[in-house]
Amino acid sequence: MLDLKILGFLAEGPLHGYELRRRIMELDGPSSRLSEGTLYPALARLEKAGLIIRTTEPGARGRPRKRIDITAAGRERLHELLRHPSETDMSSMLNFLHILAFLSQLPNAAEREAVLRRRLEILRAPAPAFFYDDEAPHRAATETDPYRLGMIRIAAASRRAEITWLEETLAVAQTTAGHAPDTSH
Amino acid sequence: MLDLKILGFLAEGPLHGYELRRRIMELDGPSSRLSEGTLYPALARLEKAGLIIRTTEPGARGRPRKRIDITAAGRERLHELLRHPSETDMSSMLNFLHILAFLSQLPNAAEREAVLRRRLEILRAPAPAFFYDDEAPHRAATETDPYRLGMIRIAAASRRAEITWLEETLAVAQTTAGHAPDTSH
DNA sequence: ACTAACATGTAATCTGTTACATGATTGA
DNA sequence: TCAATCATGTAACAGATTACATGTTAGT
Repeated sequence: MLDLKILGFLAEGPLHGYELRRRIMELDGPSSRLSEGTLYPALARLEKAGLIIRTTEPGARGRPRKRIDITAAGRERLHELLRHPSETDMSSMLNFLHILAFLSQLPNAAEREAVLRRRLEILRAPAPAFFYDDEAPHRAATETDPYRLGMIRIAAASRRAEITWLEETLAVAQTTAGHAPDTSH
Repeated sequence: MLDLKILGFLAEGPLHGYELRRRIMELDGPSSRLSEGTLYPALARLEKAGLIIRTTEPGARGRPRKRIDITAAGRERLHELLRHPSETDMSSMLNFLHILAFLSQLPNAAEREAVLRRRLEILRAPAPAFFYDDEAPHRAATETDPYRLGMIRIAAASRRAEITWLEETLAVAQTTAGHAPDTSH
């Protein structure tokens, strides 16, 4: 997911590491952290793989900034990450939200919709079998612990919000189909 | 968080590793994974720290099971993890939900409520500053990308569901105070 | 006969964290 | 002058993953 965020933000325009780090941290909301020890080695890895290029700006004020640009290969990799997120990433709400944050970078409208449909299928799948109930239809019915009931209620509300938005968005995409849904070239 | 889940489930009764792994995976919903390579080394670590004890059951059928019991020190550690979750854990919805799953293990009612109040404060804090807006009050107002709008909408719905439940639960706790809120001894 | 589930573990590798090092600029 | 913010990095370590090794029992 870190590669996705790095490439996703860089696809919008070049940045230097410090600003990139700030944006990635804001994406997860305030109080989220991304250490330099995570970002800079990741950038070195991506540069080695030819997905980004770092150019030292000879501004000479303070430590020299490095302007980071995404390459064509980097864009292709970003599209690939958006097109085929892992099962794990599609199953986690937070990871899916991060995919959503960059989904408009994927040029093909049909491919974007396929990602939404895949998430919708996961959310619609047989009621999330909370906990170790072999007997009951689903945990909510047998659970008595007030905190676990809260947990189930909050998770259910999030799930419903996601389903509603996905259904609405896919319905609109359906009616728009053939007009201007695709920005690929 | 892994230690919390291990100790949390063991606090309900002894288990062997395989069953413990199943429960931890179900907690995160279907399709979540916990590899053996994560669980068993973690159990070894916890045993070394004196928080759990593993006893080989001489059942002799198949690979011998190991019954895992939580120790008094393990219970104390669980209480500590529940009493003082890290800022990071309290800021993430998923991590907070996992704390909720085991919160009833914390014997002191006032301490349990303090955890809920702490989460409520984080959720009420100055509107989650999505993205890199220095100018606008908050991102939702200026965002035009439909997927980012969806992201914001889903996150907002989850946040509201959490706030509602927390407020209700704390209100009930208030009226019950002095009756039977504390199970500590 | 084969597959799935039960059951515990190790090794190599990857990824991330914390803590540190370095140093300029801006505002109180 | 002192703290905060900008800016890039390294080193030691912790934690998790994937893939493998080993073997039984129950159902098709």
